[in-house]
Amino acid sequence: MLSKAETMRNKIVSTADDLFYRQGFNHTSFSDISKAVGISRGNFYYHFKTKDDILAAVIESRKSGIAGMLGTWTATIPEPKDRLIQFVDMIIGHEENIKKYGCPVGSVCTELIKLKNINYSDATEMICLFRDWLVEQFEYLDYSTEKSEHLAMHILTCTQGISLMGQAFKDSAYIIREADDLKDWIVKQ
Amino acid sequence: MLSKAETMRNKIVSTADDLFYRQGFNHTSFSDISKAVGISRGNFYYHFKTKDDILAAVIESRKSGIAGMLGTWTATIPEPKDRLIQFVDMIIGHEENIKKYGCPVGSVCTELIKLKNINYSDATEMICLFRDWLVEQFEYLDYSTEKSEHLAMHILTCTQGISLMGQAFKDSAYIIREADDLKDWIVKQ
DNA sequence: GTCTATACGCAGATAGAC
DNA sequence: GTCTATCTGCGTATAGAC
Repeated sequence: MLSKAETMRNKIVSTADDLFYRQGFNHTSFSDISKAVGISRGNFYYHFKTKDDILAAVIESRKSGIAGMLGTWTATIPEPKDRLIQFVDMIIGHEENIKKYGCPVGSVCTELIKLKNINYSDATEMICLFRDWLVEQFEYLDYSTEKSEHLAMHILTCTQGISLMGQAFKDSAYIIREADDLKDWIVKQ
Repeated sequence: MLSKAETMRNKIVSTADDLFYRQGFNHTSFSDISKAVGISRGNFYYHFKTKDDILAAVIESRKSGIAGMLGTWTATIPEPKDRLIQFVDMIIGHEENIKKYGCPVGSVCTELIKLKNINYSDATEMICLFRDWLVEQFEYLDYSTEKSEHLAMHILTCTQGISLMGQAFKDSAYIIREADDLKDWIVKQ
């Protein structure tokens, strides 16, 4: 059973997560978050002392979400190639959001890198979760560790490029076409 | 001969351009720019009334820079495929800056899209200059207009992905490897 | 725990002297 | 044209009442 404070904390984190994704971190103020949650700004500070604290909590929450999702895929999809396909299918499934807000992982990373006084390595760790999981799948396909890393990075290159260009051009057909091409590439490996 | 105001205006634009690239648009204040130029904040407003004005001037300056560069490539490189290779070589040449600040075109686009009250279509037009030029090269290679557009978008997908991941991981070997792979892909088309 | 009130700094923007 | 002084609003953060 969660305490009242823990429940409210979770509510704040999930609301902030959503706003950070849609508006960006820097452009989301404490007022925005507390308004969306339905509490006062003062109350907000009872749960999070600084903006860095809420950012760290959001990234931590996203990381455990990513880890959970990857774990599920590993557990439910037997073939490594099908898992890689599933990864790309995620883009197609989130296509509407990508058009509007970009990739939740990539966009926050690029933003945090340019902000001073922010430790963006936490954000990069989100990408690392994906990368390591992708590397694993290629290793199952008997590629060397080095080659697997290269192939994994290529998939991330394409998915991040698709998200960025998809957001810039707001073009669903483009997103789906590029994702399909990437799936073809995976099949051929 | 440029007037005193025009010279100063150009100086402000190029300084702002540099700061926007390195720090991002939102995170660069009038103080930052005027300090870097060596003028007072008040003087700054003589040249640019609002922050949108200076942004528009910077994007306009970048657009004419891009158009000039593409024109030079068209004029000096006879073979369309060599022109496409030249485009990718640009990444390798700017690899150090990409690691630090990302792609000057892609990063400003993603930032502006998330800012309200900003017309980001100007920023997207920078990408369009590149896209249209890439499409042209594929058309010279006898691809249909539709197919040329797809191939051009694929190149942009990869280059933007490389810039984003290169910045996130600060990995030169990765940038050069992916750029080389993309050049191989171009040769095979 | 949640609130109101408030301090503080910074960024955008303006006025007016020189 | 360039400056200093100043206004205004917003965002982060704190204090203290309930």
